[in-house]
Amino acid sequence: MDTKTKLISAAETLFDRHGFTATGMDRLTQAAGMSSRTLYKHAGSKTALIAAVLKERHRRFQQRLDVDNVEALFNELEEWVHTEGARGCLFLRAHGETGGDTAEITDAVLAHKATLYEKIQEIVFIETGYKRHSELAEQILVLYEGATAAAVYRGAEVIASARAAASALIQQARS
Amino acid sequence: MDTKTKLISAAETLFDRHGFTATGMDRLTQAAGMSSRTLYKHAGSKTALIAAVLKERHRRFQQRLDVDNVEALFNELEEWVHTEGARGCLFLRAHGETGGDTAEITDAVLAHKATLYEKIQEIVFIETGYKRHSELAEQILVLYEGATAAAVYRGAEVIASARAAASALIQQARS
DNA sequence: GACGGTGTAAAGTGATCGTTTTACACTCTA
DNA sequence: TAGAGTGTAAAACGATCACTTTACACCGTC
Repeated sequence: MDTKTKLISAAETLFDRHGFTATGMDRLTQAAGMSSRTLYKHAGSKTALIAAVLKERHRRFQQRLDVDNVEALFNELEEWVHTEGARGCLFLRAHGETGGDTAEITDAVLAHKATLYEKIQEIVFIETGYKRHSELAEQILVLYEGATAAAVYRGAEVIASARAAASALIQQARS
Repeated sequence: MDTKTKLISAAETLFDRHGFTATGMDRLTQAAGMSSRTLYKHAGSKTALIAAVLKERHRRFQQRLDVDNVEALFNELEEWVHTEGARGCLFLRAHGETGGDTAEITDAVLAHKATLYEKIQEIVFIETGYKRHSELAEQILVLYEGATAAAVYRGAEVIASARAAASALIQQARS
């Protein structure tokens, strides 16, 4: 594993576990096993590091989005939470901590959410037999977002409930 | 408006706008219009101030929860977002920023979420003609949580979609 | 065998963090 | 009219913040 990969991986873990602002650079250098000089050569700044972490997470997230039905979509979310834990959407958390006034971070968040919504639109389009149904896509998005959030305090089981609700809404739209 | 009310009100606004960790005590004293000595006499510590803000927000939130059907539940959320803005659930944001290892804050978050879930269970119980339907309550909760989260980047309109989905699920459970 | 590239350790930058302290002034109540 | 209560302004606390600097070591390549 090369230096930059190791850095971003360690940073993602710490940011996710303890929050962005609360995670200091000394903690990062220690966890990544490198000097602060090396860290700054690769990351540039803390803001840039956060943005890089979000972009890497988005890339990894997208690999799970290769599905064509809502059941599979929520199955993937379930698996994600099982392997990575449920501490809420890291993108929205980054946006919340920075108050939305750091362009570099806000851009990464919006890009991620746009991709997610487009994917859901595509799935709904396929599942409903190619009828346009824009409200339905938004409802699936809300269920997805809500499952991610509620899993923090009610556990991963809420994802099964969300999946069932999504399926029911899709089924209803078919008739 | 007495000193403590003024302090908590100013703190809630700053925490919501800029995040908890990113908001310094000097910014708080300035916004609340008081010396740091007075602030600490009333708040005790920053952690205690955060907990106090959450408790006060919970109290204000609960006033909106005096409803007996899901339509009204989401109408109230819509009004809340309209007057207070959509920056995501402040309770979950507090939990995320502290990594969940500050008992005082985690307690306030869990208490708030427990109240919300119980209220939704009560509404579902009434709406479905007093049948027990625990998964349905969880689904409404997920829609509520998801609407709050998605409103951050898609605007308050997602709440209408969530409300429609909730109504559809309730309707389905009735038959 | 000089050299650019990439790494290290560790001290130091000024700023800001949460918190406490010192010294003083107003306003009720006894 | 003494005193407790509640407020002020402002300096100072040590710690930590993000970030830079200095000095040194290993590397494969020309």
